Amino acid sequence: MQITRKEEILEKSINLFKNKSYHNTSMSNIASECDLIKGSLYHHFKSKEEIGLESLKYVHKYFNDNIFSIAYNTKLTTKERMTLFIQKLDEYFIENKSKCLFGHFSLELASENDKFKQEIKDYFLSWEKALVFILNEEYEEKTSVSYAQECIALTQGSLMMMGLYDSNENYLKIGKKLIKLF
Amino acid sequence: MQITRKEEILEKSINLFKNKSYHNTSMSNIASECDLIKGSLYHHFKSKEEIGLESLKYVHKYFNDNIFSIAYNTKLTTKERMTLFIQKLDEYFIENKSKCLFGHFSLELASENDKFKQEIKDYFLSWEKALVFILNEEYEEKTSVSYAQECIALTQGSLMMMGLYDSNENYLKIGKKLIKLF
Amino acid sequence: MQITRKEEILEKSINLFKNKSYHNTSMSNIASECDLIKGSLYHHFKSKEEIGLESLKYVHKYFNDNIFSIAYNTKLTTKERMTLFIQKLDEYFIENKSKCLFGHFSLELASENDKFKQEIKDYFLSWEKALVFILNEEYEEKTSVSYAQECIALTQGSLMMMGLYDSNENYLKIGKKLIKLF
Amino acid sequence: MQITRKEEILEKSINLFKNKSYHNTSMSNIASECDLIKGSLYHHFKSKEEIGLESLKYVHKYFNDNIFSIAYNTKLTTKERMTLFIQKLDEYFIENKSKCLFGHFSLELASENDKFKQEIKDYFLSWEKALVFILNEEYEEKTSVSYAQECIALTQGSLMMMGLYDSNENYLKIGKKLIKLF
DNA sequence: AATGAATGAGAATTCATTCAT
DNA sequence: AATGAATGAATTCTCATTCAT
Repeated sequence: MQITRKEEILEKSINLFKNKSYHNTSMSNIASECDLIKGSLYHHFKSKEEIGLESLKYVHKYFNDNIFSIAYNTKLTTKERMTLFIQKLDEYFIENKSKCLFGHFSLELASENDKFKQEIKDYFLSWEKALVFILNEEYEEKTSVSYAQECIALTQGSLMMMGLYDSNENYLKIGKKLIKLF
Repeated sequence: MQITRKEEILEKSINLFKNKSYHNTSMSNIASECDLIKGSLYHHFKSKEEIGLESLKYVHKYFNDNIFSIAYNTKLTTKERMTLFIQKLDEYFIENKSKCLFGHFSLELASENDKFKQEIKDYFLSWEKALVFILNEEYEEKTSVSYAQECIALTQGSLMMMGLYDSNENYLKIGKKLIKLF
Repeated sequence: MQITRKEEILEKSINLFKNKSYHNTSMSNIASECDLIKGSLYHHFKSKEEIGLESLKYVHKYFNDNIFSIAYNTKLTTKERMTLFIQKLDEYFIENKSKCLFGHFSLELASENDKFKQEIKDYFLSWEKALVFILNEEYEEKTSVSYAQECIALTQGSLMMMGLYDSNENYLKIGKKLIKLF
Repeated sequence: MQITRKEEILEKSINLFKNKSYHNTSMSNIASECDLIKGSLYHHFKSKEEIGLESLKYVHKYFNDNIFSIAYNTKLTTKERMTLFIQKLDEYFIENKSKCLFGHFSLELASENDKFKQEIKDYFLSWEKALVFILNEEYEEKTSVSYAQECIALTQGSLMMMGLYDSNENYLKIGKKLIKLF
């Protein structure tokens, strides 16, 4: 479970990006969080944009490996998969009090930077595909897609509200609604 | 319907903030959009932060006057009010292709700046109160609040997705769901 | 004893200059102290430099009329004149807790601006001449000049220390020494 | 005797501060004096204020090491120490035509900035203590303190006059008076 | 006399990035 | 891999001044 220096920088960066936004996070901020000096970051990444893009890929990979993959684990029943899926998301967003880097970058960067936009779309599509894969076993394609998209939008909107208010009550309803579909 | 210089600056700023984010919009950007030089902005606003906060107040006032107020117009039936409410929101978010300044600032600024956070919370509470006021006529308080919050979160999440994909299909379902409640 | 608007501006400016220095006092600072807006100052003075120079002349005139003139009042005895002279200076520098504009401008501006330098030299020469005029009645020219110059330097140095420490003990000794000369 | 880059910047800054005043010396002025660009200064100092404060500390240290320390050198007789002390001050203020940074900052900054005020007080107290240490061997405490304070005030006042007139005659008398005390 | 709006220059500071060591 | 020094452009903001009203 050895974490490389590069990964460490990414994790610190991701945290800063989620709390300070991308443009308000400077290379200095990142460096001092990593106990490095500014210039040293360029040994690992060639630009701030690269750190931003790698951050997205790093988080996307985490979701692929730990959450989205659950949907395709055919050793479990449909309902078990959905339950586990929801539980893992709750762990990430509630227990770790983690925000969604993709949501943040989506509003801040998507309309100005196509590379970021593409990474963000990829992530949300992975999420949607995973949900659709589970739902398909009970519903027809179009309905599944519709439910999945609503679930994702509702999650993002609820995370936004959770950042403002201290209640996660609303967020938690999303999981219950999904479970009821089975 | 005379628009003052101050309002003109706010409107240009709001547009920039929605498309470039707050931190990536410079006073220079705003000035050149207004055919002014940088320093002249400080004749009207004492800081960039003030422009940001005034922008939020300006949009909040617009929503109060033109959309949220509909909820309290007791000359209309409950269903008429809800229909009009939705229609006005659609006009704002779809026809004008306008993004939601509050959603953007929420993710970019709320966790670092309490003044912004408060303005944003105020706005979402106004929205919620308006919806609850209509829903209360058919449902009990707790249910109304729950529907209202879900509607707002879903709207914000859908707007986020609309910024990424070109489809507004999902956003439009929100209105239909609300109407069905009556 | 009507005070004109121009004089009011000068008095507020002098106060600011003494406490914030010349370069750190802006036309804005002066204006807001006078309940005016920046631009209005230019109705009375054509530049900040003019305010600075007029401030010096204004204070110099005050000293000429109220303090230095005492030296030449031959209705009083030598000792009476010296005593009154000292008393008036004490009133100005101690009771009014007033600093010396000329001392401040001397260190801040004399080496960069000849107009200021000249006004400052004029003032200190007036002071010196007044003291010499009294001392001459008891001492020969060279000695009188020497005593006068020492007295002025000591006063300025003591005022500097009074600005740093709360004690005016040292300043007060200057007067006693002068009196003892008679 | 290697001089570091930081020290070089301080020395250039001190010169500018003494001749142009603190507020009239810009970071640009300092940078161009050091053949650097503005921003590079921030690699060495975190703000202009820090340069100002470090300048004071740098000069204070010079005085401690080269002048004030003489007072405590018990290998010399009292009179020798006083003579050397005066000679070193003359070297600094006359031969090098150097002004007194502390005097300048005292009038310009002490009443608005407590950090500067403290550094300035520290310096003048070091000076006073050194003089008092010598004088104590001949006079009782109270008298020594009184002489020391008068000497410092007179020196500062005379330096002020030396900036205005070309004569240093008056300044030089201070030394002679001190020597006569032994 | 005074105002409000604007200007252009310049203030201090921070930015992402580079490079020799 | 990491550092320290430097760069040039850009940041927010303030400056003294002007001018039409």
